[in-house]
Amino acid sequence: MEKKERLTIKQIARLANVSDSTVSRVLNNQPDVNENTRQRIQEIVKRVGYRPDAIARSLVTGQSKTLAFVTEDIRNPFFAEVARGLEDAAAEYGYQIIYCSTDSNVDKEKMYIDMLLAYRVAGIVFTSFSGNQAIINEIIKCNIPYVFVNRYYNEIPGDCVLIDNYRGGYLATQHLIKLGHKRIVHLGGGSVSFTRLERKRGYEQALKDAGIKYNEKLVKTIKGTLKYNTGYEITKEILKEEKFTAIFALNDLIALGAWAACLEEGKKIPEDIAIVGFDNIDFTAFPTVALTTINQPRYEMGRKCMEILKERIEGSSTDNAEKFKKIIFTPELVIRKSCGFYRK
Amino acid sequence: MEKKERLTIKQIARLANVSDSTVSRVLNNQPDVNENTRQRIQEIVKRVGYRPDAIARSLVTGQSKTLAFVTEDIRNPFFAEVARGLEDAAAEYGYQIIYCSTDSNVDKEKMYIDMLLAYRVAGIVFTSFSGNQAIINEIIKCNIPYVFVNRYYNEIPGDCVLIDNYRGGYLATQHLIKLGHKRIVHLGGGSVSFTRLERKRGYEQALKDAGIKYNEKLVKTIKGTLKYNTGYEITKEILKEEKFTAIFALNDLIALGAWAACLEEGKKIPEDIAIVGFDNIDFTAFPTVALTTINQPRYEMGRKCMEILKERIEGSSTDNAEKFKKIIFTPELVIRKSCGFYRK
DNA sequence: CTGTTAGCGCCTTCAT
DNA sequence: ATGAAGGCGCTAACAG
Repeated sequence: MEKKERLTIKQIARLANVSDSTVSRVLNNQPDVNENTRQRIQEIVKRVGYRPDAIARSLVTGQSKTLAFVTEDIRNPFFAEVARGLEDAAAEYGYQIIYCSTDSNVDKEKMYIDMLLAYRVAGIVFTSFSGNQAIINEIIKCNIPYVFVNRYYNEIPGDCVLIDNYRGGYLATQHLIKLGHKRIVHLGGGSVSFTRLERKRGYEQALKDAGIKYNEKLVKTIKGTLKYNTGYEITKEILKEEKFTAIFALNDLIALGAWAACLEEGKKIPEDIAIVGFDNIDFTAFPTVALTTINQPRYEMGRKCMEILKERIEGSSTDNAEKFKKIIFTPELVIRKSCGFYRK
Repeated sequence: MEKKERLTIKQIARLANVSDSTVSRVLNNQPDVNENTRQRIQEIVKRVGYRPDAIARSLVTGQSKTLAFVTEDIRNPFFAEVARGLEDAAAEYGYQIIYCSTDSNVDKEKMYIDMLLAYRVAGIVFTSFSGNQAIINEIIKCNIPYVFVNRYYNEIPGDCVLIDNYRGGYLATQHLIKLGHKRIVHLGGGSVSFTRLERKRGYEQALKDAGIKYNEKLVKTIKGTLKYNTGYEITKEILKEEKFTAIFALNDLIALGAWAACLEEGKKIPEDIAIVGFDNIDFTAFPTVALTTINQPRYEMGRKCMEILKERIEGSSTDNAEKFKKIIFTPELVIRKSCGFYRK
């Protein structure tokens, strides 16, 4: 049985009758190499199928071409779409992505971050984050750039890529109000997430502008993961507690869960209850669903993260670490059938 | 401005008044270390927050704790669910996952594999693969274990995790036949994928067993990505060409696209056309969709991949590389509303 | 333009 | 039970 040892730079050097530094130079496209030598080496590299060891390279350069994507759950189509944008841009620049699904569990988050730091990832994208300062401090200590997507924290520094969530919440609620709704449930809010607060603020302001009194009982804070079942269950609850004719949910998955709960209780959508979601995940466009929602340019947001990280990683090292970026995209109301027409 | 150098094993050694080898030993839980020394070192490690450099470790051990998940598109919920299963199991064993979305494009696939090999990943999961032998040869040459999920190749060796796709295709078609359908379109087939061939074979056999003649014109091979739009477009075509009362699509996304196309052409589902999908992605259960489909235990399949890889990576090195595993799960028919009831 | 030297941070014999 | 030395594969000064 033959031993298949991995080729090293030294063997290439020997084959080409040069030193390994010379090979290293052509491998890294450095100048000051004789054109003949360069070609000869490149040819050999190609012929024998030599592939530089990225691990060894990382060790000496102190840098890796690996990024991390920290998310609540990659099964949520919103995150998957952001991830794809990031991944595509990353691939163009020669970076690869490690995915970490935390289920919004601080311990899992810690575990993952620890692993990522051990592997000296070049940058981290947070699409979900516990808000735990200690974790961010660790990352900062390791001098690793990071960016929040669709997340923002007043107390925690960092680049971020967002949409105007306030405006999104406003548009969603305003749409329902225009259709004649007065008792509008909001599935969202809570205190941990700036994104949620902003959406809720938009909801409140739209009510106010329309002269509708804010009613605390119509606001249900989501606890736990932002998934379908969560929306389903919370809606089951509020259907027993309150009367209302419309729902604005903080994301599409929750909205869909709410929809299912309404149907199960004999409510018709949109005749009895109108629903607006948030994110505009692909499925909301399906004809028998047709959920009205707020669009976020998810793919583009993912790409933008890569741009930001790339600049931080490779950019001029003038310490501009203090000037954090805040990229804000514009939300758009996507009107579909789940709200029906003007009533009463 | 303070320089924040990363702590190294040597500094820990100095703090503990021992040599770095001793520190290394306790870090790796090796025996033959004085219990006092061990505790002292562990305490220091904890106190100063030292984190071993995984890159350096990988370089010397020649192994990494990084796996790769190669898929067509992570936005496809089927893949996302498999990925989550893999990721969860991986996290339990201290592995992390790099995701690679290839869009079933050989060049992208090559590019990614190249990157993965350069980084010496410990193992690869293919959820989508071009069938390119050369690529597999490279991987084998690097001695990296890999497993195919939901894919199987006669000519290409490797472990695989599958369902009985033939049976899945049979169940789907049989269901339609039982409901009285005779002209059943199949969106699938083609020659590249064993999985597709098997599903189609099930389709054919079910027809045969029911005494229905196989009609080539009712079979449309999917080209391109297995996504919603692809299903939509191909269905638009066949609606113009043929008469039929039912569709069996090779996956749910295609089925959903077909559904949308039918609606657009004024067909009602299930009254005019019955539809069966494949995979049982979460969204098919939504009440206003309720797509009849074939369930695959996606999450479990992902977990299984981890088990297989772990054994190959860490297992006893007795060369059992020839005995490839073939794990087969059982598909289940999930009856929902998209097929309606018995007709005529 | 090219070779030599010296590590990157860690693990692993081999002595002691 | 511990330390010293050497090396994983590569890059980066520094000479020449």
